[in-house]
Amino acid sequence: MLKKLTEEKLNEVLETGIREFAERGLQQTSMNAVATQAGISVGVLYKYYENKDTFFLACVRRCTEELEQFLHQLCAEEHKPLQYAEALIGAVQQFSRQHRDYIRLYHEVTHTGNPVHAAALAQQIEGVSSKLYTDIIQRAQQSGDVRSDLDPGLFAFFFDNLLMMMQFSYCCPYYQERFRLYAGGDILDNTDFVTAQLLKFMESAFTLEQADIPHRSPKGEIV
Amino acid sequence: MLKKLTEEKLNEVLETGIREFAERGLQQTSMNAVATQAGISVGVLYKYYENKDTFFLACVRRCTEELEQFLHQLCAEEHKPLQYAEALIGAVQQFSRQHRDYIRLYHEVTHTGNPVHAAALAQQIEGVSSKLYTDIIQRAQQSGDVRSDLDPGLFAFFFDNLLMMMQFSYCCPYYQERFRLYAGGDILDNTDFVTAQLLKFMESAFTLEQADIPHRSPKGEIV
DNA sequence: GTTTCTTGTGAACGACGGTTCACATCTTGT
DNA sequence: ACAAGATGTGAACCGTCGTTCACAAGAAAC
Repeated sequence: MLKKLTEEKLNEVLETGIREFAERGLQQTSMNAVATQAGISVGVLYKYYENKDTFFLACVRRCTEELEQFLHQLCAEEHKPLQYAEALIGAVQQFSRQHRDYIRLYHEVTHTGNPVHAAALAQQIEGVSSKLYTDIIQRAQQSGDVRSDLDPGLFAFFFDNLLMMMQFSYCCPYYQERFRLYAGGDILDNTDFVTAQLLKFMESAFTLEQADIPHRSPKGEIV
Repeated sequence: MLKKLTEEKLNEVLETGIREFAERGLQQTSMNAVATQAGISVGVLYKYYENKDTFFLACVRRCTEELEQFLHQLCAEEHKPLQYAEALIGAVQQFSRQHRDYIRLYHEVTHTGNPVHAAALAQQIEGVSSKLYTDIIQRAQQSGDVRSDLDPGLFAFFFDNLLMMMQFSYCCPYYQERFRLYAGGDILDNTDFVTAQLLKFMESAFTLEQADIPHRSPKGEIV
């Protein structure tokens, strides 16, 4: 009955932590409960993690690693910006379905009252995607595929804002309810429709140079 | 020294609650601390509010009332959709500066782990704005001021998503840091820039019927 | 097989905080 | 002015964890 914790068991502990933190939040989650649910004792949990905060951060780290891997996989192939956008929207929907708890945990991290430092976490989590998006947009602007009268960083910011809210809307109870208020009761099952609409909403922001004054783009078409 | 609580005092209690809940979150906030800071005893706090949850909900209610008033004031005048958008962005910025804690409390409400029911709160808070935005967009679509190939509800949803994220970026530490990663500077020092960029981002979504095929709007201009 | 070291166990400690209640203080009616 | 009712006070109760530690159980060395 008494065995050294296998790597597998340690994974189970992390997954349990993620599930509990995602469900109840940092404060509400009990270390004793995590240990029991993972089938170990509290004591050994504290042998592996200094305290609750450290354990929480380890859970977050695990989630961001998975997320980054997912993102890099997706961005390996070169695309036109609108294809990127479409791929990203689809990927976000898929990730939301597969890893609901990761998204919930992510939302938990944004929480103001958390003792853990917001700044460091923001860098850890958003650092990769912010650079990635900004670069893609910058390159697309230089090649003329994207309107160039918007700051690439802010453009990427708005873009990611829409993706973030979509994730939350699929995974967090409050945002799900809010989503329903705007779009009707069965919207959560209607992923294709949402994708199409969001893509339309975005594509205009990508390609329009100025809304009220028609003019010629660097390539010569009327836009 | 012992007086019946005046209306003024009760207001102070609510404001203290809002401040504490916004700063620390529902769980982290101590009723004893609220009472002390507001200059009353815990006992009497429990005479006015059944328990912590009830008090929390009262604080939230106070915030939504103020928000709704602000919103109605703004929407009293008829505008073209883009003017609405501009007015709303400005209003959101102003509100964020004046009532940082309200926004933080709002963010706290979206928290998954809260015992209070998400669905009811979402309806209370988002009900007004969702209907308002959707109606405005629907009317603008009928009058030809807004592209009609997007579902009004979803359009309003995306629109509000951008506004929400802007509020959070102004008021919540994590989102402030995230903004810095994207934009390279503090959001509070760049309000005009953010407004201009967000407006550009939105205005194209408003007026463009199809991104890749230039055509004539009902009014005759090339868009 | 015995000793020693490593690792896991879980009862218990201590701090914290939601909630209560016996009491103090003020107000009102007479 | 006094009694009865209403209202405010805050120390204390009690349950809930985060965390520790004396001990137990396996592994390794000899």
